[in-house]
Amino acid sequence: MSRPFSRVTSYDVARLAGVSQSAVSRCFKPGASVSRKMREKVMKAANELNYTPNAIARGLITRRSNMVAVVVSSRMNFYYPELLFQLTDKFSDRGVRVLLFNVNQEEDVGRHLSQIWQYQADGVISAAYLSIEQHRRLRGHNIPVVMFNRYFDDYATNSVWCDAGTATSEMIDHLINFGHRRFALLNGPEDSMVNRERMRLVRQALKRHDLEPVTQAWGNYRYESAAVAVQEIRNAGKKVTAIIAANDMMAMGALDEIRNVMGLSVPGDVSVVGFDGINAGRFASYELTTIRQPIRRMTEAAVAMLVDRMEEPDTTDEKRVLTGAFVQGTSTGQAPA
Amino acid sequence: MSRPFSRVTSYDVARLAGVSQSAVSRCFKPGASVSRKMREKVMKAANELNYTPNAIARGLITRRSNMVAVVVSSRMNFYYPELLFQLTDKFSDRGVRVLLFNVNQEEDVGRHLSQIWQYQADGVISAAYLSIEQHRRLRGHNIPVVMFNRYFDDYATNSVWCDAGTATSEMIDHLINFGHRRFALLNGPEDSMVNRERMRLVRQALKRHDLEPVTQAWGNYRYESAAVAVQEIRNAGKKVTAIIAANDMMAMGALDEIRNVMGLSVPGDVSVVGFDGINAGRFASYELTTIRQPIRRMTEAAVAMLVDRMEEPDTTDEKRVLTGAFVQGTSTGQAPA
DNA sequence: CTGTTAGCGCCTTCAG
DNA sequence: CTGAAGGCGCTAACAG
Repeated sequence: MSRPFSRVTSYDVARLAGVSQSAVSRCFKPGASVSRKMREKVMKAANELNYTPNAIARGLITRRSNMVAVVVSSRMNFYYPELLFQLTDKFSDRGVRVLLFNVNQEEDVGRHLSQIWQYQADGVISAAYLSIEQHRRLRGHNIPVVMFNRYFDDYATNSVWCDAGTATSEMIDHLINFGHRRFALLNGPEDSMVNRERMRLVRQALKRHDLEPVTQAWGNYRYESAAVAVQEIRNAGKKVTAIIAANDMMAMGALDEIRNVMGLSVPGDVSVVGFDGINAGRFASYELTTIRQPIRRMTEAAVAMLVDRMEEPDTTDEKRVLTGAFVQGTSTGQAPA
Repeated sequence: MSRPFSRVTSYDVARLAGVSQSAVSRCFKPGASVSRKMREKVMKAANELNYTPNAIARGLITRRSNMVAVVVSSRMNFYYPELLFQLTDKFSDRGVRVLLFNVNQEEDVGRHLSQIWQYQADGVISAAYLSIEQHRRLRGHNIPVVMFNRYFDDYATNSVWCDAGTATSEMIDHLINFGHRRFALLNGPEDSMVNRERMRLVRQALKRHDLEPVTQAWGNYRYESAAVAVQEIRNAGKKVTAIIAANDMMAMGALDEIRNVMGLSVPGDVSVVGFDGINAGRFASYELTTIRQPIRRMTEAAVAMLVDRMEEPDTTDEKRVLTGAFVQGTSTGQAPA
């Protein structure tokens, strides 16, 4: 079986099978009309030569690469290691390959964008920040885009979004019922749309109880950043009974700082909540009260939307909004007297 | 600026610039010899039309797609969310795009493999299990392969491997010095090469002290699987003062089960160690004693090796072995009397 | 340095 | 149903 595998073309197969090249091509096209006999002859020759069609060459003529670009930011992936995998699996099921782009910094996006069209990606899913201008450039190349966990206020796009409004109200009610009145906010990065939205919802929910945060601090979404922030909150000198973090990772960092460094009890002295519903938040050392994003549903929606638009480019823009769920853990409890 | 962006070819640019098509091609080729004037004319036209070369068409003729396939298993990525990103970034720096393949189950590999050559990937990095036969098929298509954290005993390959031998000895010595003599092993999946190697090293190190594990249990590398395993270890009825887990995630699960469910103290009653050096292991609730893999160095090595072989296909096979580092946390301490 | 000429491997009319 | 012919967009000799 030590045949020369590589660079076998449809011509080679055609020659061996004694048919035309186009016949070979047809045999490898799903819905083609080929006689039984022809198909057998061709397949036999193809197997013998170990032939597989060249998807690149095919893409050149069909104008479909069957590749999509998935743009993620390392920041995001840190919290959803599975997000990227779910996307990949779902695309794979639909016969679409994933070209991965990772943006660490703002500037990266531009560099990557041109690659996206140079490589003829049929579509883009962006879970990283994209400016309207950048979005428009993709559109200009007739590449459909679906934004994941982001959208523009004043510019129509396809997007998948998680609405945490109701869940946030529930969360605040839950804390209020436990007697909490003095809240601190642990904000995420200002440039994060998700952060801004979450903090807005929290403030809004507090307002309904005629409350507002007594103090706040900022982190960068990472575990480590919460320690400093918690100290800042303490140093502000206002009594606080509950800390609301913009994501689970910081909530966990806060919880550890409070318990292990400050020597206080959670939730005895302070309650802590987060957002996201990451796996680690359910570890027994944390059991975080949080708001969980339906990641699976969201990836399904994103993939379906993009594939639709790859097949039917004129499909109108759509924003699909799934709802987050309030999850009660043991990081929240009765407010101290 | 509402020009028709899409499907601008080098011919369009050539026509507008009043030059030949090949001249345009040259202007977009890095080391080409083009006169100043020509380049200016062409670039002006290209900008005006918003032209970028079609990388797919280029690949067809140069026989280089500038894409590599990165094959990961969801299992692996769960522990190293950053691995994939580091690879992507490093390839990106070298002008190489990443085509992502995710294998959830054994059978997936075969399906993905054919995609790898159909899409003309210039190389493959595999951090998932590959059989020798599968590896050979890739070779048959002249696609260089670098294996990440795996290799074959009796079949030469390019691979990057982490040798935890010395570090494991240190870890065992560390425990022995703390008075531990009664060890339990928390094994990972049997089909994981990394697991087998780690457990082998542990047994070997124990043997040097004329010891062997008093009992053992099995998990699947995931946090949740450790709880059951720890109960099994306890139910075995043998006194155990230290648990050695095949990876950090299970070590964390074990630690939580011991502390939060069984109500014992770590390391007061039992010491716990893991392998990997994942981020979460450093969280204040765990501070795991572990053996850290130099992930950054390993990804660098893998990318460098692959790119070398893409440029120089005859480069001989190489196995690069980096060493793991013993990291002392607070999950280990004096054995109880 | 520049233009001409062949393809890369495949799909897709169009006749037969 | 099958084969011939043209072309997707680009690069790589080869002359000039």
